[in-house]
Amino acid sequence: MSVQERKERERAERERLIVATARELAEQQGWDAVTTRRLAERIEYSQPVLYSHFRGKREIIGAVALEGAAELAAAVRAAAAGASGPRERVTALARAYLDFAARNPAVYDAMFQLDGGLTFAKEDTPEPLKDAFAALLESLGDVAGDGVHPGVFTELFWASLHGLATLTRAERLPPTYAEERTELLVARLAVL
Amino acid sequence: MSVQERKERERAERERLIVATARELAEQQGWDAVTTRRLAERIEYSQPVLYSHFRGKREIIGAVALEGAAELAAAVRAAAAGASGPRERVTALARAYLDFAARNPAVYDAMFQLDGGLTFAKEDTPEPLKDAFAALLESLGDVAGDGVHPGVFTELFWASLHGLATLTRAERLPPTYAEERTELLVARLAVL
DNA sequence: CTCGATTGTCTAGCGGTGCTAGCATCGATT
DNA sequence: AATCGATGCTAGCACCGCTAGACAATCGAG
Repeated sequence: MSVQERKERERAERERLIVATARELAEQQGWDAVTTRRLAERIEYSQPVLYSHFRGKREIIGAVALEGAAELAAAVRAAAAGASGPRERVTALARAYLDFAARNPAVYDAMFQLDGGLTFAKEDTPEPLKDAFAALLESLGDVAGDGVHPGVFTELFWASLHGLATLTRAERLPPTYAEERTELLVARLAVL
Repeated sequence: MSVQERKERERAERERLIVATARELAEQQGWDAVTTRRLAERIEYSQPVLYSHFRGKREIIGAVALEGAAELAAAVRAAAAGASGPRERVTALARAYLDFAARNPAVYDAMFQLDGGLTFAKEDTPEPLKDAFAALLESLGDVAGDGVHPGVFTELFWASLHGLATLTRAERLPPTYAEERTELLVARLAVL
């Protein structure tokens, strides 16, 4: 059955190629430029091949989103691990989150702005998404304060970061004082 | 010149009809369903008529966004005016903001998620947008705390509200504990 | 009142989108 | 070596935003 195994490997490899190419194209020229025709051309296959891997464009976006969620979780954990006290840890976490959003705008869009057909905060939520939230919870749960549910606190902190990330990138917030806003967020929300 | 005046009135009236119909259609079936063909059919004119009023679909979205900004400003001011102390005022403001976003999802999207070709936080920012931010600033400036720039504080508070609004509506945050998150936000961010 | 000009609206169509039916070719199996 | 199923292709559907050009209605001048 070695032939079949090789085929499966090649198929999996091509699937990774599709996702990587979609991501690359989105980061270079925005998601609007990611059409099935262009994507097919870049991977040097015809359009229908995409549909033998994914149900449609939505699912491709969803795949990029899952990839991003894993990276975001790793970035957040790495930042938190390299900090000394609670305050430094939360600050590092916030910066890492906002930095990820700024450096990977297309991936961040795939996760939170576009419809990738993913379900959140449910039982059937994909593992990487749950894990990304868990990464935030690990560091933020400790600074929720007395009598405050750690999960609820993390949700609020996350929402604030998300608001800053999206409004900044959409040029709804001026880049000036971006650092002040981050520090103020940490100082006020977290109980240190 | 009464004839010309009548024509101008009719033209302005039709422009309002276009914006109102786009908004209605978007709230009913989402912005994806707002195509130039469907919109034209609903106002009982042909597609090109739309282009004699707006440069394109973007501008129609922008018009809905401006309408929404004016309403949001009014809603925020009304809520703030009806509250007694500082704490009640900020709580009422937050609730009014989130309530507006929840009740007018399509309009909120037009303002902050979609590209309506509007510029923010610049000199040539349309008046309704500046005024909506001003409405927030009026109530939030007082609770920024010592040594904190009221504008920067308002930007942060706004971003947090925006994050809660978008993540909740996109079902990224569970509806449970929505009220707790709001109260926690007010209690922590505002200096009362 | 008639007639040309202007204004306004429509029909038809362009190039693009996501997606799919059906055919042809290639390659593993017998 | 012949067969036959898997695989990727060409071609095309219905829809999108947008626009050129034909046509009709209205206006102003003689």
